[in-house]
Amino acid sequence: MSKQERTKNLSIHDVAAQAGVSIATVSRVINGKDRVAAETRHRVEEAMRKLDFRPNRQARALGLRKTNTIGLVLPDLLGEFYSELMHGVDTAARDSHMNLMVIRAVGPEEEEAVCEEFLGSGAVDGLIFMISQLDDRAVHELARYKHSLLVIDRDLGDLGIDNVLVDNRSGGYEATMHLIEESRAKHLLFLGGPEENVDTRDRYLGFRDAVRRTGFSLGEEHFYRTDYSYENTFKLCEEKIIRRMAATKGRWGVVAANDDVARGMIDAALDENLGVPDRVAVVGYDDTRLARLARPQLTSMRIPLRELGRTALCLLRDRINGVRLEPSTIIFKGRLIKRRSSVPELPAFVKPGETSEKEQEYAASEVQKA
Amino acid sequence: MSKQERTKNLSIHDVAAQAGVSIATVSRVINGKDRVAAETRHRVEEAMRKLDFRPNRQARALGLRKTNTIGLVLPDLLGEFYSELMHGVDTAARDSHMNLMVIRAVGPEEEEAVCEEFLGSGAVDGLIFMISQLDDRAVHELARYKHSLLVIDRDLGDLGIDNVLVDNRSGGYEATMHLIEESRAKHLLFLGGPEENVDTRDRYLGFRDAVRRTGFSLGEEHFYRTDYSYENTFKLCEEKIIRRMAATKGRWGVVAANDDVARGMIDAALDENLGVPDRVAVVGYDDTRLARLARPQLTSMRIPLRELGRTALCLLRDRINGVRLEPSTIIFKGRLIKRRSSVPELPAFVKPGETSEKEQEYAASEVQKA
DNA sequence: ATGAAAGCGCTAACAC
DNA sequence: GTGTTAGCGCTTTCAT
Repeated sequence: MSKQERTKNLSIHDVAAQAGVSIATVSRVINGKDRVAAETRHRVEEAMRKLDFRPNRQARALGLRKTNTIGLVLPDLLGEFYSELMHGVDTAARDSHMNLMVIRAVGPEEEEAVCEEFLGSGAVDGLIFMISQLDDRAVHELARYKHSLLVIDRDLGDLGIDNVLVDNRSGGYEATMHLIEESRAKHLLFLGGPEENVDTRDRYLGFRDAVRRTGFSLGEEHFYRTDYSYENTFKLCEEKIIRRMAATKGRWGVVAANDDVARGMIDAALDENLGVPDRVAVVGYDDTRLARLARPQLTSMRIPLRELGRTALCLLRDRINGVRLEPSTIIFKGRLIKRRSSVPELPAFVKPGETSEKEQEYAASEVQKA
Repeated sequence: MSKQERTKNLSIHDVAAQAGVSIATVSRVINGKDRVAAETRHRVEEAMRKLDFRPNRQARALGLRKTNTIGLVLPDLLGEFYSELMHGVDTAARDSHMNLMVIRAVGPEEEEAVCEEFLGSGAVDGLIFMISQLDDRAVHELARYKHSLLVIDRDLGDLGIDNVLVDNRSGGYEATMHLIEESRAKHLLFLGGPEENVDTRDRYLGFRDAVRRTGFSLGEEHFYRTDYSYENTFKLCEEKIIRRMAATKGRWGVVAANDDVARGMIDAALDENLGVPDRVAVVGYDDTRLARLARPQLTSMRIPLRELGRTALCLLRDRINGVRLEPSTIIFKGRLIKRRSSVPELPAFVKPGETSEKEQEYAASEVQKA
């Protein structure tokens, strides 16, 4: 293997010359699909090895009109949620010999711009979108690229775009039922995220479903919004919520729209000597690492993010490659991981290794659209 | 803006025809550097707009021998550490109009393969490497691509490769001095990561520096290894360490190689009724979110990861573009964020908003290599 | 200031 | 089987 500093880039021509064949033949052995005489193939392979040749990606992509890379568009790169998702996508991408480009985009303008820039220019073969908010105009634009798009966690209806969703409504329902039935909560509270956030809306709908179904009687104020952060939730609770709880008899049940919010609630409660889960039972969402490491450990709705990422990539890959022509929608369900924050009967702390949560496979229900 | 479904891809030729000029002229207005008559330019721009034209990336890259994308090679995508780093790199990339490819690679073989595959094929212009372990052979291979490589957090010496480092030795030193002087620890312990981990080694060296400098007398076993995980640290402490601590008089000071390890130690201590920080003062590393949300809040060495990522990208970008010819090495220092876990005088919990830690700029010292 | 034409490195008809 | 050749869509001399 010659490792001399070469200033000149190698090309298929050099290999052809070295092996005494034409460039077409070299191309054939590189791509492996056309048939080449065994002996010729060996000569070419030998030549490639000798020259330490590596086909140029751009040229390849240009000829094939295919980059073998897909873009993952996220509103943010920070936080466990996105990491997990990215991990799932990356794993599948690597299995499919595709590359992953991460692209940050917030809001309809940026999202649309990303489509134009990356799909319009052929920089990537497809885009997996985690949309922050939805705006009708943006959606309409997206539809232009429907064959190379997949949208996560946002139901786009009948636009013909692939969708991978999380069933937030049933998740909210399940979390709430758990508080009512197992935690025997007498009062309920829902702590949601920002207004535009669709996850919050669906989880809240599930909350309402459970309330209606059980005939639970809700207090006046049973819905507060936060910005999804620990800090602001803490403040909110301290200022407006804790006092109310302290003044009431009977256990409160709180459905938080994510784990940070749940932790904010819990810490605020504990600071005012409201026992968790004795006086306040709390359920979080996403089952981040925080949930296990906190004390009391946090009951939380686990979303199979990695699996979701994997699925998204595989779906998109198949769509792009024409393996599948019709758009499809896959819905993932979460699973409630029950821990001490909502179950007085559980120990305050399950030691690592003695973990009772079994790693089960997540249930995914598939729905083929017409 | 015509939005008819076009099956045919547009090219520079279509624009040229539409504007009644040659493709060379179109290319010129796209690139903006060559001079074009104002009137012609307008006609071309108008044509591009009308056709909703977007130059093809691959073709461009092929012609220019430049992709405008850089790859970030990480051993893992999970965890706050990598998220923060990635965020920093991404921010700078977006500012520089470059794209970010994330690539996972663990161990020398994969790392080398990534170089070959991505740099050798011209898929990216450069690679930012976060090397997991180091192996002489791999390093040698890297040197081949030194002009398009930057290595983070691993001092490569004089290979001519750009380096962005974290001063782990002085970090370990500072953390240890803090335990000795401010926490008034009577016994010291270092809880490190896996054997191959170079961070652990340097932090430990700093620990030793502090011990020597103060003439502190170390017990027999003052160094344990874990796998950097909360769970296993917890077990290790429970089985081997806590008992020893409980049997001794005087406060223990523990330097943990990361926050998870620190939390494992703390929880194990608390479970055995060893007060933190009263009986055991603990300092973590990385200052992850965990540090603030834990109770007691964790003293931790903050590493300016975003800044580090930004710097890495800018450095690499300039090297690639020939703005800078000599390799450079930049060293970042951490900053110890003092919290309750090592300072009995501090409140158990600093409420959000009342945070005493000021967001200061991180100090970075630059060292130009010969 | 603009155009013609020769690459960039590869793929894919189409011939033989 | 293998070679010839015409693209892929853009950049960039080199003329004019």
